[in-house]
Amino acid sequence: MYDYKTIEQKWQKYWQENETFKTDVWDFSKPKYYVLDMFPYPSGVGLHAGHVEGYTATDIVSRMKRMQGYNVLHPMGYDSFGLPAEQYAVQTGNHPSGFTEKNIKYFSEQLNTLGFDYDWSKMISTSDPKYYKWTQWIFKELYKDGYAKYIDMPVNWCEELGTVLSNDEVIDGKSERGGYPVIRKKMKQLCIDQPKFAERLLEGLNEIDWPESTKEMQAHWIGKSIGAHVKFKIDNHDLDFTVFTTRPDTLYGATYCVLAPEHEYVDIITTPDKKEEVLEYKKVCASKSDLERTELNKDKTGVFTGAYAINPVNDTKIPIYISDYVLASYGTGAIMAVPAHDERDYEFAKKFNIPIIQVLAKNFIGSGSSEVRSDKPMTERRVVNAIIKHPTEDKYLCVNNKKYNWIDFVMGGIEGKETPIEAAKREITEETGYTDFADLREMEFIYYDTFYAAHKDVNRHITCYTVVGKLKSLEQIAISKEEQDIADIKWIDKENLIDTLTNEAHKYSFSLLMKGEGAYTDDGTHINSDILNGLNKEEAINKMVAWLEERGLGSKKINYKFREWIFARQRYWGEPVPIVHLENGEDILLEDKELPLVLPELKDYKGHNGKAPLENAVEWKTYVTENGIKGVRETSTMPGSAGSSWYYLRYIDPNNDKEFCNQELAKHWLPVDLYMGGPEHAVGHLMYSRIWNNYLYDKGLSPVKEPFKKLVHQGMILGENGIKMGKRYPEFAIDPKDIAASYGADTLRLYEMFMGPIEDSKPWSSKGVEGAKKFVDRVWRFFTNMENITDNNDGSLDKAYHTMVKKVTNDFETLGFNTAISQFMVFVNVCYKTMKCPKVYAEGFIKMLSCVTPHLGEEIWEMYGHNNTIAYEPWPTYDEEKLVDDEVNIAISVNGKLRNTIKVALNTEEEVLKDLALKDEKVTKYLEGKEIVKTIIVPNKIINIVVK
RNA sequence: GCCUGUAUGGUGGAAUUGGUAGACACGAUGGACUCAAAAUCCAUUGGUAGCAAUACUGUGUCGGUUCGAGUCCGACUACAGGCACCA
Repeated sequence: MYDYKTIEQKWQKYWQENETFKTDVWDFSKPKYYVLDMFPYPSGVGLHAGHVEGYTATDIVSRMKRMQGYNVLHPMGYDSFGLPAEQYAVQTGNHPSGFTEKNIKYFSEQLNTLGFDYDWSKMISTSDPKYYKWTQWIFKELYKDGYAKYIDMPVNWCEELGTVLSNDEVIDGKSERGGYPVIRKKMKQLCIDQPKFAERLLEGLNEIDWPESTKEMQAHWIGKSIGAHVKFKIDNHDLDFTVFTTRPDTLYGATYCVLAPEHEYVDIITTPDKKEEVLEYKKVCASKSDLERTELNKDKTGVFTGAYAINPVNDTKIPIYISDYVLASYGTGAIMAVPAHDERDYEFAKKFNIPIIQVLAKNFIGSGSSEVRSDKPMTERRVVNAIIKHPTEDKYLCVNNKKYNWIDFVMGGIEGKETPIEAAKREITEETGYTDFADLREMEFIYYDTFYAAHKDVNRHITCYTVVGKLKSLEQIAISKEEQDIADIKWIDKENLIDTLTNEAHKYSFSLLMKGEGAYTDDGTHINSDILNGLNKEEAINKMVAWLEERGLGSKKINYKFREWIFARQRYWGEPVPIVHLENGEDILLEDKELPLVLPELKDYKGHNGKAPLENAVEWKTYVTENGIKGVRETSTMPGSAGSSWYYLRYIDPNNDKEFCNQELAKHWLPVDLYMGGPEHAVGHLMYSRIWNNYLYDKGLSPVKEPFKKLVHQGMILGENGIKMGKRYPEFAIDPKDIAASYGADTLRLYEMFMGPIEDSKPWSSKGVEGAKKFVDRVWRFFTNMENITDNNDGSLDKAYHTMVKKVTNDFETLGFNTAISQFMVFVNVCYKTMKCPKVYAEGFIKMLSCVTPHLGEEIWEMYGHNNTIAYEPWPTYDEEKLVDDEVNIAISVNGKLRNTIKVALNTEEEVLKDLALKDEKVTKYLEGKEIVKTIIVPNKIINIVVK
């Protein structure tokens, strides 16, 4: 039996003593491969199953690459600034570094227990002054170049935690930690100007091999939208305000404007009679957190200011409202509202009874019931169609055109000065004889269609109004013989209507009626828009922007959702910011030689009255320049993501005290070839890292535009029942150390890799672990029994072995570990069938398997008489010729149904195959009395006989 | 509401460009070994009917393309993750 405890310890000790996995970064003789795991926060809880999954995956890849002759860099370190250490310090009065170091030690022990091939000589820890010296240094560069600066801006302030929180630390308006309420407050903040990077970050997404969903999330987060600024004059004031809109082409439909409640003009323009109401509304908004604002999302609120703006395209006076659906922080904090074509504006306009002007009409041209005939003239027509409900049943009035077999709503032209409703009544009575109408009204939207009207022999371009209503009774008058001949009356069920109707436009009108009318936000043809009439969306936008620019009323403008990254926290356990605020109001940076600026020891690590804990460090805080000017240090510290934004560079050259990373080394080792980590960092860490790298690249300090070439997210490991194990930390809480102790590290690694695709979430199964253990034992029993291992090769395992080598090599490359392992199992099953295996094959198998189960691999390798580590042995190769049998199974199907399989020689000619198939007893049964229409033959695969 | 995924046996999951659905494993059942159990080895295992050969059926639902669809197209449903008044 495999004694994993002794053997695993033996090899862990061996690797450590022999520095087996130490990477000589200056060895450029071999191609490089840089595999990186997202480094963990060293919590006292230690590793969880999710860590093990990701780390094992990269471990396997790094081991394979090493065997394939690459110089592999596979480092590990710790993102060691964080709240648990801070809280420990607050509670105990001890410096957090001791606590952190203890946890790091515990974590590292756990990692070693699992047999990972980390080069511990490259270990870094973000809270180590030797490391954060360079975090501070990069920050200084950002500050010098104007990317980091102080600006006055609204922030998420948490009273209970006494700190400013970043957007991703706020969940549903509550603090991520503790769930305390968070309010918005304006404060002077140290920020990093992220929007300056927006365009490059978007472009960079095209050149990296990342999961689509993650790239999309980042693009969405950056939130680029192309639109225009439009200037609105305020009536009776010598003032104007600017709005941002993506749809300047709908300006003719702008029937009101909205300012954010916080907008600077609100107090100026509000008329005296509205003052009280406006003030009250502003107060309500200010006291609301973001959570409450979004909760009230369903219902639009707002107040009229009493003031009017002038629509620049037609000089119409339109009311100015304030409402919290307009955010002060996006765009200009003011919008023009086009209720006909924006859902929010529509909702608001309905509630406040503001006019809705349609300026875009859906265009069915080309989808009409018949084609347009190019040889016939085009005529314009206004028409109406009528959606009329049955008086008692859930059915709608349709007419069936006998000649063409169309079924449509009653439809007809609008004559002279008729309103659409009058026209509808007349048409219905003419065509059906019904006269007794109720609740007739016009639907809000008109549309266009074009078709060839056979009865008049012309093409028709129609502007179509829709009238809806019902019949009060089925009272009927006689209709003309002519009408009777044309069409029959049909009452169609609501459910079948869409399928029954012939006309696309009628279908659309009906579905609109069913789901409720609302803003029309698709493309269409401009109407009611003077200079834009007849144009489509794109043409109209261009024309309108040009028109505005000519008159100085607006311009093209690109906007981003992406905002400044607030780069300061009122916490102790983070990198001190190397800035001093001088008495004379000047802010200065520390000199390079003053770095690292180290965190001081404190008696009290708690911040008081919302102040930063470093305010307690009276002596440390005080600063006097060489010229004798007094000042105080910045007492905020950097946010958690500062140190992790560049750590992949430091691993390459972790002990360099002259620069953050030797440039020659960086050039050789970057980018990271494979980066593995959880999807929860999609827009946090992975965005910040790209920003810092982007900046360093511009400065010539990073050799690559994008730091992480290929990114893979490992999925979540769920509890046995498939349920997440708690909200905050959803990973299934197993202590890998326990599992490693009771089953062995190799088994745990094998199991987690066999569970399923690396990126999927999958439930833990203790039965599955047993299964993995069974396989490890099975391998041990067979391959350590020398009676099974032969010196000569009789070729009986050729196919099984070479297939395995090919499959496993490909699968490891593409991170398909579950299928690679099943291929190992297939090979072992074949070995058990023959009860012998040539030594060369056994060694090849063990080499590959050693990536997953390194201890087992090393031990068997040693038993085979080797006195070196298996880690640098050349990767097995396969022979394509050995993969194919000289016989293949061919499926014979009749009309696509499998009827028999036959065994024939490889590459048997098609004619021969056909003969065999047609003679086959099981097949002929299905051919009797049928005519063979066709025979499809795919060589070495399948024959399909089509019969009639 | 929007975006992105996913949907295959009792379970986790396999299936090149469309070409024999269910690899591999877990579980279950039976057998060998054992005084017995565990471990191990061997066999069977999608469903329905049948002693059986075999037949029919089967990849979330409905429809389409095709000689042939888990795979491609269209509509829908459910679940998971993300975003959420972004003008």
